[in-house]
Amino acid sequence: MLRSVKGLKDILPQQAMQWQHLEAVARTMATHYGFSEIRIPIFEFTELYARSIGGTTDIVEKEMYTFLDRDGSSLTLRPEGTAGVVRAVLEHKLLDSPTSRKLFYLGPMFRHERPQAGRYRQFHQFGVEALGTDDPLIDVEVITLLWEFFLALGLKDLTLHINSIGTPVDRENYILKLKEFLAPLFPNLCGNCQRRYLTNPLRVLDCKVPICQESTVGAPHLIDDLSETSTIHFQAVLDGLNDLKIPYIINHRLVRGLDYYSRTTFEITSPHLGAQSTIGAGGRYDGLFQALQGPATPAIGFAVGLERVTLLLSEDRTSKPAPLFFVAGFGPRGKPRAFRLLHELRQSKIRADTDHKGNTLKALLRSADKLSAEYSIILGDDEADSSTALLRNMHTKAQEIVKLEEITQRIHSIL
RNA sequence: GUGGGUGUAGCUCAGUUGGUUAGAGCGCUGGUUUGUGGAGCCGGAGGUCGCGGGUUCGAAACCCGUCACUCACCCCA
Repeated sequence: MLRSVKGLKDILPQQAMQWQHLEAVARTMATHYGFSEIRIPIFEFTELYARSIGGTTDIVEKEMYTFLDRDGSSLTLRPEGTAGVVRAVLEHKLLDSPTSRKLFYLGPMFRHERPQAGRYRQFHQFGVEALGTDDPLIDVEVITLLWEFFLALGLKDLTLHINSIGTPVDRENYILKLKEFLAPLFPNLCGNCQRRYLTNPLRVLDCKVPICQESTVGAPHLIDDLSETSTIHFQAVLDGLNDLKIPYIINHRLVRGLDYYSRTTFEITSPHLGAQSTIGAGGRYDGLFQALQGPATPAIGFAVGLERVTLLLSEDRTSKPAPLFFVAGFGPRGKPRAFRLLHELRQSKIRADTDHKGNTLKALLRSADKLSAEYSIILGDDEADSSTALLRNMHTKAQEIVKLEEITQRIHSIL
């Protein structure tokens, strides 16, 4: 049997209702906060991701779906959204437009990872990007949107982690200190961290191996080594969150994985997801525009892993469709008249359906029941002859005779 | 890329130390006498037991291989 590709998933009708709800909440929340939707391509030139995400990250080194186009150019299925948004903003000079500095997107991303709970090779992200200002209040706005988005979905027990990883210059100073601190502990670190010590010492801080966690307990904190402007910025962000009563914890081990992050970083976790506990994360990326040969432009954004969010969504939160009216037409004169009625109902925005297989009233009502119809409209030969129909409430079993010419009116008065 | 777990009906699973035509519940479908659904009752369809090889008189069960799924590591949302 033909199967779907490893790590890819079909969203079946029942699940799709949940996704519609999720996407609707994302769109309205982002819109309320002044963000406009942008839709960017699913693939770009490979170079874009190599330059923005960072050449030594796992994503670029071994997780991208990269392929050659017919003309030999290297293309890559987008592994994340920020790079493409920045590219589009530069290409269309959106920074000059006041309405295009706050953007959001929604869509599939692709990474060739080993699948596991809450992680797929095609997954979906909702993300926002606020461009062109480094006012700490925009940081607060972005973090607040992320927090309120999850609240609007009814998620519980969330934790907001926040940290500042400073500017590249700040980090250089700190990394020297950190290496000094780690040097005597080097033999105790796990193999991975011994390697990280050389390539990316910051990542030792968020290693999950217990020995490494213990070893780094007394490590110097990055936020103690920030430049004055970075410190002031970070404090202003915290003050802003306090003002809005958004609860957070400062997490000194929170280090973002992609090269373009700077200063404010944050992530929201849920305790109900096992290993993949991060459902949304983001940070400031003040250097990315320049890395992509644009003008120096401060910016901040986040991305939400929607598959992980669906794992936390309770059933009763999904939006329900309009009540269904089942048209039960039978008999040589009833059936064709009923089919015309079905068309008329749909034209007047009433959700209506029938079952062409059923030819007896019993079979039709059974179908109505299986489709969870709220009402059935019974139209046999007798009704057709008198231009009426029976409107049956499937829950109460109450029936009333309604003239066909008045039936849409009658239904609208019920709704 | 590295480790662990699991593969029996559409779904959830049972199958006793290897032993006749492989089972249940749910779902699907037909009937319950023909213009009133859900329940009950009676019937039906649906499985090369993931695949390949081996051991055996005999394998869904034991062994080897392989594939798939899954969880964890790594990394990330």
